[in-house]
Amino acid sequence: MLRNTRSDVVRAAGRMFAERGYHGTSMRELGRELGLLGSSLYAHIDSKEDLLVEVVDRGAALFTEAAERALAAADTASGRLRALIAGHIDVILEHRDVVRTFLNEARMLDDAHRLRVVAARDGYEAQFRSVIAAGVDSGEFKTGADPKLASIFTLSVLNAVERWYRTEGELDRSALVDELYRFVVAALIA
Amino acid sequence: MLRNTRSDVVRAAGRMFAERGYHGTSMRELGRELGLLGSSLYAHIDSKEDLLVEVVDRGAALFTEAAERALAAADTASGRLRALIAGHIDVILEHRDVVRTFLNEARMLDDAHRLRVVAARDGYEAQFRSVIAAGVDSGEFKTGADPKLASIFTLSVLNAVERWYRTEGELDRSALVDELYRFVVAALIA
DNA sequence: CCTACCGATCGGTAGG
DNA sequence: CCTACCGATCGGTAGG
Repeated sequence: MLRNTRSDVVRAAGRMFAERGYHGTSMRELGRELGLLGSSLYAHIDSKEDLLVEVVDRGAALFTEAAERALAAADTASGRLRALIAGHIDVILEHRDVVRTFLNEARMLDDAHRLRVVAARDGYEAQFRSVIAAGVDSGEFKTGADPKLASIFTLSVLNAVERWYRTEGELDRSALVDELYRFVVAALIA
Repeated sequence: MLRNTRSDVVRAAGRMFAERGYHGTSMRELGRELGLLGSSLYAHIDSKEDLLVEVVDRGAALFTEAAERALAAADTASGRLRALIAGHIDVILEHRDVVRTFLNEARMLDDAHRLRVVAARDGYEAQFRSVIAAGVDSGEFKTGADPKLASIFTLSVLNAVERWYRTEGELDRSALVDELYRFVVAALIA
């Protein structure tokens, strides 16, 4: 039985916040998950909200970094859109608890922290929007497509994957990305 | 200052559960919203969870009934799909608090109640699926489209409207429905 | 719907 | 990371 690190605590918090929600998780339950008392958690952190801030910030960072890598790896608009989609799905499937907490519990943050997260999310969405706008300008996507709405709809479909996709199912990750890309791009090309 | 009815209590609960989450709402806060003490709520209900059950069940019923009306009002696959989409958006925009609680807080229900809600949601999704499948069979939609995945993607875009759409914005309801329909149907026809 | 209250649990602290 | 604890708040009840 080794000692828990601060990062163990954050990871377990992400798991529990994802499953039961922030307000549905008590410090004593979180401690039990790690084999210690609720009060012992305060050797690692200052407050419960610190844990939420840390998990949610990590979610924002994961998506932001994935977008950077995606945009560096492709140069056509459709190639970049596909890379953005693949990167988004990678983040969801590899950091599911963090993502669930990011998507569903960020609204429980106090104003200052929540606004910071909203800004990060807006910046991420803007990456999708400008890739779509570039594709419209270059003629790769159809004229008259609304990049703002298209990026909202695209992220709607992508984020929902957290809610329904099962790794154990018959649809594997690359097939999922294919289907998502085809669904999204159809509206941009049709 | 008239007396509150049970339905006032349920409505206020829907509002607060939507905003702060089920576990983030205390009975005392709910009472304050209605101008009475937390303990006085128990003259109307038996438990806090009763309120969640009632709000979530109402959400399920609203969607189910909207689907029935939609399917009765159109007969082609694309007409029915459009009516399903319009009906779904009507439910979201006219019962936003109920819908938010239905979508985000149903998982806080105990097993028995949650499974009932999941069954209702699956039945609702099946309506979308069979309309899409009918359109594929009739040749209205393209051969090879996967009705199951298409219905999941469609409901993903529709449900997300709760998260981003603002009634005060420049996009009015019928334009929203138009855009949603075009986005979804593009993948089925392209 | 209020008064008066219940035991349980909450997030968190002091000191080791 | 535990012991021992804090005041505050939780969902809920009895009786009116």
